[in-house]
Amino acid sequence: MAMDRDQVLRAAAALLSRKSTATMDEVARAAGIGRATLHRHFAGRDALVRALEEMGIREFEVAFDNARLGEGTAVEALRRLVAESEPNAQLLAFLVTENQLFEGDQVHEGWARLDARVSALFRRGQEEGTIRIDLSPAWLTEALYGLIGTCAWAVMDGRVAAKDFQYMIIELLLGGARRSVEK
Amino acid sequence: MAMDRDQVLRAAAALLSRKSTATMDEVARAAGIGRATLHRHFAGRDALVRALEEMGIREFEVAFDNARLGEGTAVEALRRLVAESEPNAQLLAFLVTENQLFEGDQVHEGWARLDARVSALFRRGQEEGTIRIDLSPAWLTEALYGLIGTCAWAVMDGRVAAKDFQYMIIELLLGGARRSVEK
DNA sequence: CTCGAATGAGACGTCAATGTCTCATTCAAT
DNA sequence: ATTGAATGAGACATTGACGTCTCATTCGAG
Repeated sequence: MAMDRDQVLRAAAALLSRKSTATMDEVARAAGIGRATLHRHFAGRDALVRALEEMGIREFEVAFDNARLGEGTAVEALRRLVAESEPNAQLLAFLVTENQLFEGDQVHEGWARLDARVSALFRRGQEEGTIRIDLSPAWLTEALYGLIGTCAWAVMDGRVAAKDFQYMIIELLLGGARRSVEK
Repeated sequence: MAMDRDQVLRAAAALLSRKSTATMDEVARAAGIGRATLHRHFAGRDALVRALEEMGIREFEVAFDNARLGEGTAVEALRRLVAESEPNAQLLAFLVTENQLFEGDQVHEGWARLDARVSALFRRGQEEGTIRIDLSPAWLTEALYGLIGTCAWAVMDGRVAAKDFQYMIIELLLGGARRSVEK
């Protein structure tokens, strides 16, 4: 039943994304390993969450790379970004709320890098003239994370169909809820 | 140093909205009362959270009433709704993530009532022709909650100015991030 | 002022989760 | 087949928060 560290991490991510208060014992069982072995991989719960955070950051850096944020218009890049983020949306939701618990101190620098990339994308759109300038890039970045997390939860709860994930986020984020005569 | 139950609840809401893992002892100190007295008001932590939930639901029902969701266009009503929700945005953020922990079972019926009202508002907008019909009312409802919570956090972290709260939410939710030639 | 109720401080005991440790077993490489 | 490392199961002590209780003090109504 040997699993390498990465497999354990992914199992933990899957469980904790659904039940963020899961016990170390539950995490171990979910990964199909003993609690002792879990502790051999990760010194403690903090270390596990930290490792999850680093995995999440890695995943999203890859997703951002795959989305080729620099190519095409910012709007096109944003669509690709949401599409690439979908597989890790639940993990993002978990990490965002988990980060919310930290006392401001010691937020992982990786988030700052990711924030900067998303923020730069929105700013590029503003310079292109395709993104509104009255909504700050910082807010748009937060809103994007928020919508991804909210939609991930809504899908888990069955309030939104999984197949609509990308559409619901992108359309709301870009176009808004208002129906305009001319789009 | 006597505080009535409602004052204690509000103090607890203020603290727990910022630090959702705060101890019963911290809650008591934040309310300026002893831990024993806190337990005299609320049997335990669960009871406290439950009471907070009920207070939040009451507050939002009042907010919804004040927003007069039935009057004017749905878009106008939505603006009023966000404005009326602002004072309780942090509490909403806390309760939403707290609800996320519950195992689907036993979600307070009050939420269903509130959801229904918001959902009906979006549906009315769709029938009026002012709200897009390709975004489901259920999703728009979730997205509204999500954006309010996200913005509340962003304000707490200083990433969004408090004075922009209503504008950022309403403009993003209604108009979206894309800059259109004709608005 | 008097008396009874409410409060604050703190001392418990309880409990769940954590982290450490041991030991028998399993597995893989040789 | 042998051997050494890794694992799983469980025992154990520790920790932090919880909930209960007591008691001296305070507050307020009369």
